[in-house]
Amino acid sequence: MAKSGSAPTINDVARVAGVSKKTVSRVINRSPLLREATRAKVEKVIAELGYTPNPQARALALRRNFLIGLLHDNPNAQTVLNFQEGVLDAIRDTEFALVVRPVDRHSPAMLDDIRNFLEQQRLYGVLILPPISENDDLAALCREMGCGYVRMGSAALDEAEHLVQSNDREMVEGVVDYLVKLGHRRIGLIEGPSGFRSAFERREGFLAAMHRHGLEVPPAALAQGNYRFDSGHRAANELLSAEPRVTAIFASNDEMAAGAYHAARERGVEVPRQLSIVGFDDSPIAAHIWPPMTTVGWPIREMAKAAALKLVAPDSSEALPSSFPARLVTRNSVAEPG
Amino acid sequence: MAKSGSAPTINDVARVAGVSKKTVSRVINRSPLLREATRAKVEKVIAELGYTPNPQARALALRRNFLIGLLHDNPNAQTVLNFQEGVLDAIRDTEFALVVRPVDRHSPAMLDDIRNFLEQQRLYGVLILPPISENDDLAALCREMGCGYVRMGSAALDEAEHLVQSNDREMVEGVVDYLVKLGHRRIGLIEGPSGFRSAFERREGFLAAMHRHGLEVPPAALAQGNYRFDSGHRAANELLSAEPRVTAIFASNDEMAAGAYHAARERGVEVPRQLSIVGFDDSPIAAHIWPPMTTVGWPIREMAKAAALKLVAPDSSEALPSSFPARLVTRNSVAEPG
DNA sequence: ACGAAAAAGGACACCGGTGTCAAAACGAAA
DNA sequence: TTTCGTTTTGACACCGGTGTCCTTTTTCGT
Repeated sequence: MAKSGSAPTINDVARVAGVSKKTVSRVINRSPLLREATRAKVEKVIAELGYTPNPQARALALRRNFLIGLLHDNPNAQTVLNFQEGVLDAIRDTEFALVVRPVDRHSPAMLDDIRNFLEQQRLYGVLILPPISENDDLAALCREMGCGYVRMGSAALDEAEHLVQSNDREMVEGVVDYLVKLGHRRIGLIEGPSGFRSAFERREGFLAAMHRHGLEVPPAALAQGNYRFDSGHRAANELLSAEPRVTAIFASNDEMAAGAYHAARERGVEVPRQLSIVGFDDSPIAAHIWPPMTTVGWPIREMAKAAALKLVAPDSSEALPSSFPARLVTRNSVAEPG
Repeated sequence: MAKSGSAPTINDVARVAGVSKKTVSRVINRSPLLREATRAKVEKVIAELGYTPNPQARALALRRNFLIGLLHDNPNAQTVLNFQEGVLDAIRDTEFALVVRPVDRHSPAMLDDIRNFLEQQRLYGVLILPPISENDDLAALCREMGCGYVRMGSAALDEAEHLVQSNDREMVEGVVDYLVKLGHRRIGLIEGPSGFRSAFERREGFLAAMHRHGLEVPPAALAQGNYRFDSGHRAANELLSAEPRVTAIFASNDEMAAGAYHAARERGVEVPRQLSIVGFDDSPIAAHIWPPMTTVGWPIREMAKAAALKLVAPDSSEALPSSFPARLVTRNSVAEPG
């Protein structure tokens, strides 16, 4: 019997079953070199005692643990949470657990902070969410410390082994095609912050598509934002001040698109009758704002699952895609121009 | 020197410093029975080698680890994420890490699922977010398994040791006072789902305040929701169909309040001129919807920090409050009636 | 300078698993 | 039945820390 008061150990199981602890270890690890009768006997005892292996002892002996880290600095809470759920989809019913670590992109000590974290916790590997996933120094740090990692991104940031990506650029082109087909010719872009790969991709997709349609993009049709609500508000004000006025605005994320809604409302410009607005991310606000916003959604949960599998079971995950398609979520913020 | 290729261990430090590993252990643990010279010598070697103690080995020897779990099933992503940040505020620069575990409140296997999780991971303790924090069976499970826990709640769900609470009820009374002072007499309530303590508290606060002001609450002024956007939309439609029409609606959370906005808009009822709306939670949508919503915010991040400290450092946290005040966030969705 | 008490440091077992390698059990062939 | 080659199983060291308890060193009074 186990000493009462604490959980049974492998020794307890071995003693009760009348075998060595190594044999119990073999049962736990599904070793094939075990007689069926022995396995059954040990499993019975395990069930009776309610034995669960101690993960810390296992981690020590195996010299690796079963903790996956999530490094993020994402302005969009829903995205982060969906990602967490996706990771859990992958690791539920395994011995892995998910450790989160929000970081501060603006802190100069960020990298040191993460280095300490990795050194202290000795994680199995980390998943890195955009925008911080675009930081190559961070990836280098993981490599240097021998910590597995997978980056989420909107472009080919790294080798396939370390990357799960969405095809933002193509999707933005699709949005422009859609707007042009409806008759829009003067389309404004609210860009994301410079230095962000996702912002760059979205901008390039936009410009490429406009060019393909033979449409001008005057400087006044480009406004800078930083992915936050207020910046979208400000940027939209700039866009709407220029004449001739744009008939549609594509914002590089939903928060900024929501800011654009406010700017339009303040100016008495009606959405979508006088101004079409398209966002990016399909965050909750897109569905809750009035009128419900047409936006681009990407399958974050599936991507998260793929990323987690890539980290913990690289073999089986080769079958999974590394690049995921975004899709247009059509709601009511787009109409034919005025 | 450490064998190259893997991190230095306590043995490496001991050998280089010319002391026993126990002495190194004492240095790490800030034992007071060390000569200053010895401590300095060892610390120098630790720094040179870049030694960090292996957390798994430590956990094994100490028979407890440094992982805090976060159990949540919260419809509001921003709340969950703020909570995570608050916990990180408390444990950053400690050896603790935060393990997240979203659960499915509607799954019949939820408790078994959590039991497995706790058994497998042997966490130091868990933090439980509402609404699942209201589940007494879950708290009982933690007790039974000898797992520390702290519940977040809007009422006295548990002993002070296991609880960090906000005073929703009083705050709702404050909202009603505010609306009444502005001249509102017919105020509708969109309730949260029955069975939720937070919903109950908010409802009771509402009824108490209305009663105190001598105001009627006819059945038609009470509508049932489930904390989700759609239910708020539906409930507001019910409220707005009854005559004489309510001049203000208090929704038990922001999502439902946003749903009420949509219902009002569809009916051509202008917010706030013809209808005042107040939400609860101060989630991002409240700031982003038009017109910006007056709502009740609670200091989730501070509460999270307090909860984490209560778990990992119960002594020092006695000084921290266990009950936190919510506050009214005044924006533009409230006006005088008519 | 000496002895006793107090302080500092070390030896060794232990936490609960896994890897290695040798011993035991088994089964088929002689 | 014995022998030999496979399977199965076990003994023991080890992963990298900490607790216990004993030895050595230091400090201090006389």
